[in-house]
Amino acid sequence: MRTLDETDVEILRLLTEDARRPYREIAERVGLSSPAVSDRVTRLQDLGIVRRFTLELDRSKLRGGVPVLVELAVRPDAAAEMHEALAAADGVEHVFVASDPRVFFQARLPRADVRAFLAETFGAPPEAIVDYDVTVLTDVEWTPGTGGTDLALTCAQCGNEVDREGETLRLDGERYYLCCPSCRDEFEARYERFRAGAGAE
Amino acid sequence: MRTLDETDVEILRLLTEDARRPYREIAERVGLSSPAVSDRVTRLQDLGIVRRFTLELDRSKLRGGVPVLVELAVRPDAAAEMHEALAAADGVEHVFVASDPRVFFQARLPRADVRAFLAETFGAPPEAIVDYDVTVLTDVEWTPGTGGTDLALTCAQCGNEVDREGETLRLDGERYYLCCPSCRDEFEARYERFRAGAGAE
DNA sequence: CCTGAAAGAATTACGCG
DNA sequence: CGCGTAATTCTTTCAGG
Repeated sequence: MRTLDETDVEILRLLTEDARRPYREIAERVGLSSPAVSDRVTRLQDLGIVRRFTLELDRSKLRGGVPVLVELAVRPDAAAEMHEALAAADGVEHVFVASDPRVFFQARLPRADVRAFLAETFGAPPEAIVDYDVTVLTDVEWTPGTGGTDLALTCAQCGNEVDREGETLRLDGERYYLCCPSCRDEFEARYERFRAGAGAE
Repeated sequence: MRTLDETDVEILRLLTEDARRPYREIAERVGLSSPAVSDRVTRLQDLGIVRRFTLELDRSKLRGGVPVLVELAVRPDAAAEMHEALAAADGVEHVFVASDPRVFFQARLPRADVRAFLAETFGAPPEAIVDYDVTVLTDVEWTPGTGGTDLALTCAQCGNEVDREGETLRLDGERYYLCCPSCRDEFEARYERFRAGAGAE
């Protein structure tokens, strides 16, 4: 799989800012032609990095409900199924599955009636739920990665962020991004060992 | 301020599904012309309901960091400033401000080093933070409102959802949405009282 | 990845109820 | 004021290199 380059990251940044921006305008900014931008976007979608073009809505204007953050202590085996049910449930905006058997979700519910919501979503009584805790929210913010380094490349060697001082390496037609010369050298050496062991291609 | 109608909601649904969908295609589906759709979208933006056209990204593919949910107990007066600092910080995806003096945020951090992150974001030691608690996440999902009733109108009288059986009322050129005849009657009566008391306009 | 032509979409101007 | 139609302008897509 090909790695992303800085141009891809810039395209992502520009589209995150305004997903309806013409490809021609993006092309101008990144120094490519519009067909090239179009191709890259298609590739970013194929790679699953871009899941979809969508809207950022102010849900407080659409839904009268009270925003809540709910922490569920769940039966260890039930986390996956709860995740799905929650994602499909009405009013739920975010689902976070913890590494311990807990699931968090943020939602807007009529009258903050979490008990009723859980009963409706998981059946009554919801057997997979051991315990739950509700926090009423006054502010819910989603911060799409538009600012600076938020959409950054990660170093192929150490996983740290690759900034403008980073280096790029081309091996067998693939581009790799490295955060510093020492990572580049290590990576190159590792790559050579890999090649020697497994053969080219 | 004008209320939304079902057509607006359908437009929002279609754009949430694919924000780059041609207005002409949307127009066909909702039975309008493309300029009409364009006008409505502009209005939805002006009303602040559509914040922006953006991308839904698979951030796990872009950022190597560990996803965490952090609960901060903060000094009561500090919540607003923390909110801002967090929203601007690198790797932070969501910020939730509670009605009690707590702030939650979800982020992807290198090596899940929350202590370092907090020091960097709020200064060391971070005085506004009384305590904090970190949960490592295995799954982070954002559920854009595309499914069924998620993007629903709310009844001008009772705040409940307005579905296909709902009613619409036109008073002084404004459209109002009501979930049932009794809400419509109550709302109309309330409106008339308001008019009588405050005068028209 | 580029260029240039063809197809397609958005925007504008204008008229209607 | 919101909508439709039609002309204009701009964008995307496609073919070929």
